Amino acid sequence: MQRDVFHPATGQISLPAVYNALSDPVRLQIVARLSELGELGELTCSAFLDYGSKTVISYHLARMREAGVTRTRIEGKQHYVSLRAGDLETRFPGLLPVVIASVRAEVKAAARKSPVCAAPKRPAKKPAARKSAKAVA
Amino acid sequence: MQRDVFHPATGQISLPAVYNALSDPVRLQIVARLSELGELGELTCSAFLDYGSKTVISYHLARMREAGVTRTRIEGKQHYVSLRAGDLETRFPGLLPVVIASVRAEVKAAARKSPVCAAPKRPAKKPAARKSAKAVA
DNA sequence: AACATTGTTCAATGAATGTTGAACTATTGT
DNA sequence: ACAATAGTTCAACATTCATTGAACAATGTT
Repeated sequence: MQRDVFHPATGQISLPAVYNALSDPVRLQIVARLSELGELGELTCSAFLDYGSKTVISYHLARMREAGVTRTRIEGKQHYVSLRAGDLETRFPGLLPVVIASVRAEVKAAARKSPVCAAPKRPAKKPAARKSAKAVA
Repeated sequence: MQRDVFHPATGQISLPAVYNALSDPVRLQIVARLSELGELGELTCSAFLDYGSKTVISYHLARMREAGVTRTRIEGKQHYVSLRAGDLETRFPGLLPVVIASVRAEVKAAARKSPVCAAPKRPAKKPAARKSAKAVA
């Protein structure tokens, strides 16, 4: 019954939202996979099940769709997902190609060592010796 | 006493972390401002007070620094902040220039209408008529 | 009709994010 | 020593995010 889903108009795509959509390893891998197909390549949601459970994939795909990074075309039971390469090029010229190049390099580098590209956690803070112990003045 | 702060090595800069650092309007404005100065331009934290309180600026600058987007050089009481343009170019060629071009366009467009570039909130979900009311079978 | 396929939606949970104001640290004047 | 300047750090709070598992919905197959 739900025959179509929300997509922001090209002009409504916001830069922070796009970067936010790209700030997750799972989503970057999805972009990488989609980019292998060329400009108009489409994949079905289940093509990404390597990266997480179907619930997780559904969540991330919705996130990218709502940010304007991907388009979802529904046909029968399948939901075909593609990159909005043209729209993004119109709105933020050069952005997507750079993303693709970077993510490919990163994925390739990650393949050489570890299974998934993870961010190095920040150093964490010290135990903290806080709160005016200067009483011994 | 705290004479220097953490910066990830160039090779340790992660792509999701960088995009994450760029996924906030305040931080994008900081990048925009820094980019106006050319490659090596430095600004002091207080130069960004238009974008938020000193606490907020401190928070966002730390975030970008830890992601590898900016460098902070401490000299006396001032903390000089600059873009890690060279390091980013090494790690993710073309990324920063595109970011700068995009954010400038966005900031310019925002200046034409509203004070701050805000993302259009997603359509929100419907009230929901959930949970098996199919009891009337 | 019954069933499998393909995917969404929901509630719950825990972690991360962004903001605020107060307290703190370090440096530089006077 | 006292005070001003420049920034950080902390606790608290409200949001948002990412993940899980169960329930749901729409389509297609037998």
